[in-house]
Amino acid sequence: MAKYKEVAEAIKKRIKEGIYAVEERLPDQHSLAEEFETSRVTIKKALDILTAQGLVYTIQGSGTYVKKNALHHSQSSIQIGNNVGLTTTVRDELDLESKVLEFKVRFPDEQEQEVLMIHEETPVYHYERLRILDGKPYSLEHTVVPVAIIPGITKKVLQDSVYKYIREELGIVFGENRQTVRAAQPNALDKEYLGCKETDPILEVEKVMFLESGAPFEYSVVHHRFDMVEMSFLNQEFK
Amino acid sequence: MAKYKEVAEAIKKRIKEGIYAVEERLPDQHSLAEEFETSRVTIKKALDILTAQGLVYTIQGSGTYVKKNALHHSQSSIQIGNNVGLTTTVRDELDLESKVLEFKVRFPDEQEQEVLMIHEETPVYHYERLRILDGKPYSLEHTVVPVAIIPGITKKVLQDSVYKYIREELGIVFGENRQTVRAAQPNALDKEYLGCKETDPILEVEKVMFLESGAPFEYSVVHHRFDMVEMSFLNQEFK
DNA sequence: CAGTGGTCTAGACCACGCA
DNA sequence: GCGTGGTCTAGACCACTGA
Repeated sequence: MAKYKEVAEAIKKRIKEGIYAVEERLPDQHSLAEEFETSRVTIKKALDILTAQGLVYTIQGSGTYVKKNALHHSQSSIQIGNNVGLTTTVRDELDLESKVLEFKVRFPDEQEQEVLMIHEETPVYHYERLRILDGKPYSLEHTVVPVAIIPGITKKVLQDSVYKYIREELGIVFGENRQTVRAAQPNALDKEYLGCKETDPILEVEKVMFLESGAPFEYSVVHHRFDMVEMSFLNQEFK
Repeated sequence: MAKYKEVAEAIKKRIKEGIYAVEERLPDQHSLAEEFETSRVTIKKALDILTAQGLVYTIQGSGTYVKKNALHHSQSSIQIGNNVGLTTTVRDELDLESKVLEFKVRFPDEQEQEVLMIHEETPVYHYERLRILDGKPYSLEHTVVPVAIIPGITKKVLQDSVYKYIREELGIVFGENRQTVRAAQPNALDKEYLGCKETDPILEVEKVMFLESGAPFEYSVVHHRFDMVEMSFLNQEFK
């Protein structure tokens, strides 16, 4: 792993453990460079990552500070800025339960072939999960994954965490992901499983996940109850 | 302006003008560094910006290429990655009309005081606009702006573009912005102006814009018809 | 004015793609 | 193996903050 990512992870860990307290100033970049036995440019790059993730902020001429919201993100808010590829987020895992509604293997349709960049006869896993947060129906996930890229998915994996399985069991590193968000009217499944009334909108999130190599490995469409989820993101000035 | 931003602007301009054609390879970083009389690190940083904006992509060992969607973003899709602070986006301005429904000056309520970081007795502009795209109602905007930071707003400015006024007339440079997206049920205004039925959801976007200095200068809540807008964004691996 | 972050350079080494 | 991009260094200069 690149040094600047390692440094970013290390500093993130310290924030999580309270070694660098909220609203406090971090050591200056020169000191950090000495400590991590690297150059200031590399430290800067690591801090840029943490800034993009909303953990710290800098004031030129003054220092780098831990953001006061670094430790407690809103429970029902999905933070877009958090990079799923960098092992852990600061936020603790929520009490999220999964009920597998469907799990099968089939061939992809045309749209799936296109977004996953695969051929007509490439087998894919297809699963639908109802996600339950603190005992309340939270979202309905529809997911398609090529078998060849992520082999060995089982019902047990689906009940736990697919991403954890990919990262920890298969040792695969995530790359970027592309998401599209829209509002939509509830369909029959949403009414049945999420308890939506005719006038209860859903927040639909369509997502394509890529490996570090650039190959797409997951296509999903998730329906959220409108009153349980919002998505927020920071649009940054490039520095 | 920092050199890497200037280089990013220059290359963006070339893409826009077709000097670097779609799906074609850009000159290598070494050549670009020579041409712009700068170092390769600076070129790399400029290209990182364009990558984040979705204009180019790189393949290690091969080169940097212009994305095929660089010139035509989907009409009804709001691209989150595009940085509003860098003068122009490649996409041309759409035929977007504005009808001012309300325009007044008042004192801010508690929530506005907090997000805009101002006091109880700081005057703010408050305006509501109906945005019309190609003759069809598109969105309802509710906006609050401190008078002291962005003076001289008029109905004429509101009918044109407020951002254009801020950038070109006041010479103010934008910084980052924070957005939150959720699905919601239509309210009375949505039904009246956007023509929403009881079962037509809206996509609500709450936004706080910041100046380059870090001071917030605009708080807005925008309601979009669910069938006219979707938001997409690329979540990048930090490189 | 000292301390801190923002930017930039010139050169180096490595990993990857492609012929 | 050569050309490409990805990363890193050591040092420099500037802009800004705050005493």
